[in-house]
Amino acid sequence: MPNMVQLDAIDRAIVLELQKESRLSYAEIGARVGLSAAAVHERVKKLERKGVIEAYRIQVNPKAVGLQVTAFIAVRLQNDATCADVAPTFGDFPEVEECHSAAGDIDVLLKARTATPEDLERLLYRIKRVPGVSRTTSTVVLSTQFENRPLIPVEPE
Amino acid sequence: MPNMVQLDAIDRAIVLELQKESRLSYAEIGARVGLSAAAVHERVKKLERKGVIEAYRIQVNPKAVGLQVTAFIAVRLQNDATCADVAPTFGDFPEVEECHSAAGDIDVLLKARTATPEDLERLLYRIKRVPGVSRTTSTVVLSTQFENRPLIPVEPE
DNA sequence: GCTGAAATAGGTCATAT
DNA sequence: ATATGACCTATTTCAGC
Repeated sequence: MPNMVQLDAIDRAIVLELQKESRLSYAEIGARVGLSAAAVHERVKKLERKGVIEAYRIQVNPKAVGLQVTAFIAVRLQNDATCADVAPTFGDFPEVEECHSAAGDIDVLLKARTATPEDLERLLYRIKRVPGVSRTTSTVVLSTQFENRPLIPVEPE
Repeated sequence: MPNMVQLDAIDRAIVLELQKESRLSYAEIGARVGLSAAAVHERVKKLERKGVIEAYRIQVNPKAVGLQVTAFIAVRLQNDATCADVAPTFGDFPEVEECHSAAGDIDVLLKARTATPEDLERLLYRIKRVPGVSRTTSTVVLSTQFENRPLIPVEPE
């Protein structure tokens, strides 16, 4: 499969642990998976080189930093526009956290966060004016049950 | 505003830097924001205590761990069911990464990842059989332009 | 590819301003 | 609330298996 990297059971366990808590010491991870700290270190560096681990980040509580509103915005494009055309412009809006090209009667799916409903309204207005955008359909999030759950690596057959 | 924490310009800068790269040393962050390492350390601990920083995580490339398919699943519930009722069951599916309660003609919005389209089909079948679920509408992601962008903390007025 | 130990770097804490 | 310096723990590297 394209982009897929062969991971053994220990690699998968390391990836899972680091998704939950990336500041575990290599010694602690080693104790959990049955390796020395140096061996864990070597595997982690290899996972970084192979592109399995893309970045080390903090998870921020959106409400605590003033972003009270989350919305998913479905965008229909005009027939002569592609997602690749409009994505850079959507990327200029810092409120837009994700941008996907989609199949179905939607062409582009965005996830956005704003401080207030009024800010979301202004963002939608700006999105509608992006060249190539035909129309938008928004779904406002009322509450979030869970988000940012760890990905479970697939076992190779 | 509820849950909102007052952050000054330095706190916002620290949160932004750590979202991009959480393994920066406190000394390096201090150099960027104009503080000593110990002062940065104290602010970071305070941000953790206040719940602004929820976790330290790695960002994993889904394709590299075998998750080739991403989909957003819109769920309509029966009138006697709430998102809080069904969310725990959705949480039992490890493929479901996010679960939001939504306004509009959708009641619950899920983001899910599977290895193959066939696995997505099986997941949808299981979701449809969850008590309280009326119907589902799926949007399959063809390509992702960007994801996991940092949240820009809002300046208090 | 793993281990164990040595060297380096960073995190932490007490004290002072 | 921040700075300094001493201490301590983790990371990193490397020789040997």
